[in-house]
Amino acid sequence: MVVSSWRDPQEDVAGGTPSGPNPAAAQPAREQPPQQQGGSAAPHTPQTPSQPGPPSTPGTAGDKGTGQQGSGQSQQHIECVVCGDKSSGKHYGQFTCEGCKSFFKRSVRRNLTYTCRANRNCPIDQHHRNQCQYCRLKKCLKVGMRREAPPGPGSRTPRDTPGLSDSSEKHLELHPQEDRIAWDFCAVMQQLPKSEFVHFCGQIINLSDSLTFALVAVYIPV
Amino acid sequence: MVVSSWRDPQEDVAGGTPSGPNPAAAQPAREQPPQQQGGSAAPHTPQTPSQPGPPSTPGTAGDKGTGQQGSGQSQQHIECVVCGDKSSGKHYGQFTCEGCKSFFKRSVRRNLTYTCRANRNCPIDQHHRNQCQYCRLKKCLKVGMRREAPPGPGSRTPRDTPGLSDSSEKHLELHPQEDRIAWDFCAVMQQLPKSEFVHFCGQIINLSDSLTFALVAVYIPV
DNA sequence: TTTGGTCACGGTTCAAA
DNA sequence: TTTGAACCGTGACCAAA
Ligand SMILES: [Zn+2]
Ligand SMILES: [Zn+2]
Ligand SMILES: [Zn+2]
Ligand SMILES: [Zn+2]
Repeated sequence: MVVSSWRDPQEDVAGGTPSGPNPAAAQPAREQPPQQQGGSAAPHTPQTPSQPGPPSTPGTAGDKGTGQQGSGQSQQHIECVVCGDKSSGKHYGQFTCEGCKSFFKRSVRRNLTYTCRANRNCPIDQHHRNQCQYCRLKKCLKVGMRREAPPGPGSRTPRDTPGLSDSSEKHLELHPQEDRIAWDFCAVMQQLPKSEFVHFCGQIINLSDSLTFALVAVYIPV
Repeated sequence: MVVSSWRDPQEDVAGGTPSGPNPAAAQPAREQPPQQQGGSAAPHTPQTPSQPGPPSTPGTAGDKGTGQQGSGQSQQHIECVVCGDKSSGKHYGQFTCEGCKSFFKRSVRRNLTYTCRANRNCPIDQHHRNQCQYCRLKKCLKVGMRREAPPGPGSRTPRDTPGLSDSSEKHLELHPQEDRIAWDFCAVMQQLPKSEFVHFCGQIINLSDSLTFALVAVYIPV
């Protein structure tokens, strides 16, 4: 049932087995929008290092609503309800940054469909928002972004994709605590730059290598 | 969850083929402050709001409007500061050609190290740039190509992670063997089904959670 | 105010060497 | 294997609504 495998978005660091040229996921597709990886090159983001205002709704689902006006403080810093970046105003119904605004616009206008390579709960923040388009768009909708254009005969509520993700979600239901932690950890791992990722794995292995290799031996599909 | 709305009759919606991870794409890096550190002119001002007329430039004109063709023919031919080939814009902080852009990207991302078989002063020009990777990369660095977004005046580089990349790179140099193993391990992880993957991470965490959380705490960008 | 449009640039792919 | 032309997505700006 679960067949999809997770692939690291970046290139390989070390040359591995040079046998198979293509892992069968060629994906010639034409329109399918690709995913991306955050990597280093962070966008400038000048941003004052000291945050004068309170973080205001650190949680993700919080609805800023209106009235986010800075009281007494001359600087108002409204943050994107999707990724937490600095908002440039209300876009499609919510306070969002320019990036999420454009992303939502493109997604809706071109009617794009994304897929999550993970478990559809990728963290969306300023630095990881480009890691998973599916989860980004999902969050956009979750926080209430909507297009206002006159809907054609096709506008409806989005459906749910069947398939492999369901079993993963079941797994999550059965082991919520462990897997929550595990998954959060994995989500972080996935979004690290390659060098960090490698380094991190090395650290883990150093402390639990016996288990690791034992498990690897068990888990490797023959 | 498939997100859909109206569909453009012209563009076909990517209905099928949700299988396969999608490739990835982008990460811009805007240079916001008009101050350019390198000394090279920073013509990030589009200035000319495009020309209604078709590109008078004969030929195919590779990428996007690489050269801003003026109304007449005042073709601005910026050349690669590394090899002198035609530059396709600023890449990693300097005007470079596509080749040097890709070469630098690969070298940095995969952490490659080259050796010069001559005296480390090989000439790098359009026709000899592939003769010596060492000297090519050396020149890339010399002219100021950087992995990260161009820094503004006195602005420290905004990093996803606080100062660990460098140490990770060092780690890779110092412990190639261990990290090779680590990477192989991660490669195996990647190919596991999702549920296994999640479960696997949980197992690892259970045995080295203190390290894990310590590291996660360090790695998670605040 | 928000909207849509633009386009430099970092991302990727993959045929060719 | 490496190279680099071609392509795509992103988001900072900008102008119109
Ligand atoms: Zn945002
Ligand atoms: Zn996701
Ligand atoms: Zn060049
Ligand atoms: Zn040389």
